[in-house]
Amino acid sequence: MTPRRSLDKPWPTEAELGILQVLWERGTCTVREVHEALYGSDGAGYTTALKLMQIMHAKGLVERDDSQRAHVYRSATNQQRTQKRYLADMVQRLFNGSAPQMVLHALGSHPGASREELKEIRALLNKIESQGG
Amino acid sequence: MTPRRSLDKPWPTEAELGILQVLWERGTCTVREVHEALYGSDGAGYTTALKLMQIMHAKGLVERDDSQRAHVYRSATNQQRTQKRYLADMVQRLFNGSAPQMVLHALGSHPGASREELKEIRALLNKIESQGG
DNA sequence: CAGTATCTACGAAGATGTTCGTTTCCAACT
DNA sequence: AGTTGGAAACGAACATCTTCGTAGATACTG
Repeated sequence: MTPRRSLDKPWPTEAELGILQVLWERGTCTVREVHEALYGSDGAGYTTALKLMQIMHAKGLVERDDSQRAHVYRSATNQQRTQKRYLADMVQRLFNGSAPQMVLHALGSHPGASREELKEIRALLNKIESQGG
Repeated sequence: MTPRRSLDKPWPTEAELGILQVLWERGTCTVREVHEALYGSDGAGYTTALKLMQIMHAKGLVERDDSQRAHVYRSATNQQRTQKRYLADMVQRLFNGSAPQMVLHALGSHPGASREELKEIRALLNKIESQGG
């Protein structure tokens, strides 16, 4: 039997999510880069960002290359997977399990979709309707 | 000058959100009802639910009628407003500010829309397209 | 080589959330 | 009046997350 560690990474916390954002956007980062992108000169101190990223590494949320003095971090999970996860959770807990209900809310209160996006949504609707009908 | 308290209620925490769910569903509840609906016989104890609801009352998340011995609670904010709030936050923090992008995700990974719902979504799309186009 | 800057590591304080044990209170019953 | 059962109130333990100060290691500079 291959001993198997839990496949699901733990949920990122508030602050960790911010760091993941930066990592997704840039691909890889040192602690300093994350710190400057996220906390600038006024926000939390450097060691705070460092500590968070160390914890995230311990949790398996990020991977790192420590062959250089300044370790280089990258997210261990892609943005899509994380998005999906949060979405599912939110639909479950706030929208009584109904994704379409949430979609209505989202489109209703945050329009601003580009033509392209609207087109994609329509296409998706067609697909769903032809299948599930 | 009318002294004005902060209009924005604080964000409900994890556990508090669960309680709000029950209150939204049932309208009004005593602590006991919430406790049984949420924690049943195995989950957290009665006083835990009580304490949470007392804290929520102090925060202004719920209102209560204490004219009876068993106080009767109800949510201070309707579900819609809260949904909207979480949605906006999530779009902002996880979907780079793009609601349509989130909609795509949601429809993609959680179909299961009823005909009615699909129709509503289409109608909304039409409206958005005719306006913003 | 001494001195400075930059990095990781570590520990601990502070802040917030969750859980529960105990006490106090009140109403109903005998 | 005394007892009992269910309810609120309170305080404190416990857990988790965030923040930072300090120390030690490693490179760079004159």
